[in-house]
Amino acid sequence: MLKTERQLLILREANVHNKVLQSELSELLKVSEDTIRRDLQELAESGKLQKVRGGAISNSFQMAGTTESEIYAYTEKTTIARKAIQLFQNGMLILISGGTTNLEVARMLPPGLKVTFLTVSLPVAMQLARHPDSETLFIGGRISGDAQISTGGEVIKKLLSLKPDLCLLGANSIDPVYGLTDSDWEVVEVKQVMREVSAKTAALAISEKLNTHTKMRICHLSELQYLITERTPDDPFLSSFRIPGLTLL
Amino acid sequence: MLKTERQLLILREANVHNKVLQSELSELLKVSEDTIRRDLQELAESGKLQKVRGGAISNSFQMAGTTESEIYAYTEKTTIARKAIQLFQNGMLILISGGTTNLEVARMLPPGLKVTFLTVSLPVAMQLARHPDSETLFIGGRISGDAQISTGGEVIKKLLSLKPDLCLLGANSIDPVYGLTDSDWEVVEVKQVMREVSAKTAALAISEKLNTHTKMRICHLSELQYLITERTPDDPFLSSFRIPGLTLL
DNA sequence: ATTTTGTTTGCAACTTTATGCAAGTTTGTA
DNA sequence: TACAAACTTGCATAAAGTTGCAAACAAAAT
Repeated sequence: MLKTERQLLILREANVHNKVLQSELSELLKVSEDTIRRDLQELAESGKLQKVRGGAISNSFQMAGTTESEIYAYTEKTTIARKAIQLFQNGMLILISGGTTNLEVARMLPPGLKVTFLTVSLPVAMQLARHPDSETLFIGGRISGDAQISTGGEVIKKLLSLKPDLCLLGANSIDPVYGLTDSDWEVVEVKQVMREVSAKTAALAISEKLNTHTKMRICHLSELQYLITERTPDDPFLSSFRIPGLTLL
Repeated sequence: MLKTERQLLILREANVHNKVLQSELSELLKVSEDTIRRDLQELAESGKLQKVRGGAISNSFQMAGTTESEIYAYTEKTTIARKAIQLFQNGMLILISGGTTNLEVARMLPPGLKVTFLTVSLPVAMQLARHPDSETLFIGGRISGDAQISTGGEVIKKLLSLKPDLCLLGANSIDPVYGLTDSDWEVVEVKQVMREVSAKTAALAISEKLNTHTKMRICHLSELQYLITERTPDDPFLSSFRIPGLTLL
């Protein structure tokens, strides 16, 4: 077995599996780990992959962590925001939760839209307040540090006295079986009521959050009216979310 | 599983869900919590995310800090903030209005201070919410676009049901004859009630706002308990504010 | 054919790194 | 204040990396 031949095999393996372990390669190619180590080192020096302790990682897999400087998955979130805004009509009372996707909705509001927004998220409220034509109402309460949203009984009480036309819920995790879930109880509590009081509810989620779940349920999928992702509604990836009463956008 | 691979997965998880719990990661990745803790620490050191007790939160979810580069008259305002904070004692209920001076107070809060803050200002609330030991309550209402504070009947009603120990009013203009004045009716309305319901009220003003006045009065000087400026209390410049019942700081 | 030269490979001794565990401390919360 | 969870520190162990070297091999020169 030639050296270059071996290195090509290694490179192919790395690109298929996103990573390679030198212990596996050693066994697969019947050479010592020292040799594999030297191969990986050379491949890394010529930039073909990235050497790490115990093996190597393909260049393409790396992308996830390094490049992103702005909001994670920025383009996906703007796509979602654009779709969500299509649901808005003048005169509506719209309830919005927190999260970066909803923040993006607030940022992208077209001038001239005359709706009344209700929110529990401080960052979203700050963004909404800059809009010239819409009105923003903040539902006060105890501010939960991490999420920067109001929580607690005051919020629940206030929500129960309202009847919004539409609710936009930023999804933490969403799954066909487990439904819409979140890991922070205070947030779950508020989101549950937000959905209950609203005439219609839309869940906003980048597709990476689909088919994931955490501990506490906000609601089942059947209790939602819209699911908005960055994918087109006919994408096969969304097939398990295609249930009666739930419109995919 | 490679260390680097694991860290990339953690980073992705953090960016998808805005936060990660080390207990969940430990289970998901089948390594001890110690290892996860070390991973999070390394990722935090290289600035990829932010470590917090029990897990980490993604960088993109921060964006709380307003552009803290240029605040007008920064040094004067920090001096005022420092003095204001001296009035705080554990267990107090403190009402805070908006403005950059109050924002500076929120930013400079010492850790370990256990008080409950009430505010109507979105930026101040966002800053206060980051404090680990104090609680922040936001009084909801219609958000007035320019000042980013809640206004209107809802706020007044809520304020009247409270009895704060101390109120910090950012002063727009203050004058021995005209008293504390402001030019925005919605703001005046709220500030009047804030003062009325509070046991004690402190006005915060950089000295260039002294001896100026605008159209609408919030209260007379005699209705204030403290006046805090960046000058020392014995400064001749403050002589016209030396009246019975008003403590200069 | 054989020597020379240079590269590749595996091995051995040693160093560094990653990980889990345990003991003690800090922190958040009821 | 008390208690559990999270954090810190130190340590032991195993895996991975480093260096130097010699055998194996290949190609070029004699």
